[in-house]
Amino acid sequence: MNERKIKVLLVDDHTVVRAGFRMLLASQDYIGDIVDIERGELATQVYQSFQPDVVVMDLSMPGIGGLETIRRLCKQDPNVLILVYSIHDETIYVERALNAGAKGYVSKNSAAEVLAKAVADIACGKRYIEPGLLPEANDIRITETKKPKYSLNVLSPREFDVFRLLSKGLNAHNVATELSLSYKTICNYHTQIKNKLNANTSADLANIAMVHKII
Amino acid sequence: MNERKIKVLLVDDHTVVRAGFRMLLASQDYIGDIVDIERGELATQVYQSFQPDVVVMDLSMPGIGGLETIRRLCKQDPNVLILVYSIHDETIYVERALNAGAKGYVSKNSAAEVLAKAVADIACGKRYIEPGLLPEANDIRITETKKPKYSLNVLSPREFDVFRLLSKGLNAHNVATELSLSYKTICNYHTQIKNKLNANTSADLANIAMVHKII
DNA sequence: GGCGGTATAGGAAAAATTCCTTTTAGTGAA
DNA sequence: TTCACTAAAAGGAATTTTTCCTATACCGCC
Repeated sequence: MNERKIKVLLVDDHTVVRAGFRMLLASQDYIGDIVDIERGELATQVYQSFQPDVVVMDLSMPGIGGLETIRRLCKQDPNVLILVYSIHDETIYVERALNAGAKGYVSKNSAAEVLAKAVADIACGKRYIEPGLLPEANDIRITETKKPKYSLNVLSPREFDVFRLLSKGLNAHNVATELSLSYKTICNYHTQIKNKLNANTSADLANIAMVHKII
Repeated sequence: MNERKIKVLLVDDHTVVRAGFRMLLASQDYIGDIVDIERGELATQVYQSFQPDVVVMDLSMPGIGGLETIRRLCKQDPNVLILVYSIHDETIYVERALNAGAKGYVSKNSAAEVLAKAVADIACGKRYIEPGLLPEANDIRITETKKPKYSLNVLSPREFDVFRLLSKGLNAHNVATELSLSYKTICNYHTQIKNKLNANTSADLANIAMVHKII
């Protein structure tokens, strides 16, 4: 009867988080063996030998990190079921994780039942994305296509120029001067760029630029 | 015999982390009752009624956040013993936390024994700062190598809280909600922070935060 | 030769920010 | 112990920025 219980592989560098997940999962009767490791580098190997039903993993880890770990596992087994857990509940991370091949995403402050349910859902092939973390429109698009939607490619060349300067900390006036354009034009670009990148503030843009190593 | 066991109050918004800490601590025979809460706002009240020997708490929490929680607890009981643990193991946080009144600091990836030992040390009046995170050591290293262009020390504790959230990409409204303050207050802090840090835009703030490894 | 995307920008309305002021508390020093 | 000073919090009014909608021009293209 252990056969039908869900085998879970936990990947997280934080001792406390591993212990916590173990505790929360172990209390569910449909959860079977749990193995935990602290580095993404070990994931493919352990996945091979342990053959878990679900992989629960953190995104922010030292070394190759969560996203790269997801990619490697997907390459090894395209049907791998990965549930991402992260302290970063920003949209940008959800999308990146899903684009990399994860099947679900729960945030840090999810209740115990939510976490357990997410694992169960993922295990039986469903997706589980923490409600409120992803605009529905994006959700559908991601589910249907595998093309990365969250990318700076959505920006036109000119938009990218403006994006770069705004991220660097220039305000609309400075950018206008710099590019010899009207202030209004920059304002409009600014709005459009934020929309395209799902950003709310200029600080978001700077953070996105950083993630993409633009600055 | 329960009398001499250490009573612990856990403050963390992550369900998983609370469970993890509970598990790790419960396995030590010198640990007695554990109460956990998920918001700093509740800390003073629960501290009053539960009267723990040690408070173990996260720094990055929604609402008033860790630093403000420390301040409030210290105000309530100047002898409160607080152990801070955080995923942010940067110097700036250690300093802020200790200045606010914490007695110890461990990072989240500490081994189980380290966490337990830290709690024990704090409980008997000692300090416990994760080796390598000591302010002095880092100060020297920073001075010797390249030091950040702007010092965040010009920010008051509260300004720092606001700075962190703004840098993360929250807008004034979100920050206000997060810290339970008026929108106007945040706007005013925002302006003042930009002045103090010589920043023109929110993107600048994000970049400064980046240099200081706050985000 | 019309169609879609890109680049550019104006106007009006809405939102965010600034600047100034006030209140309350805490702290340190004379 | 009073005084000065700073931090924290926030309102009001003026100002600036941003948004949203609209419009024109150009370019490539099937």
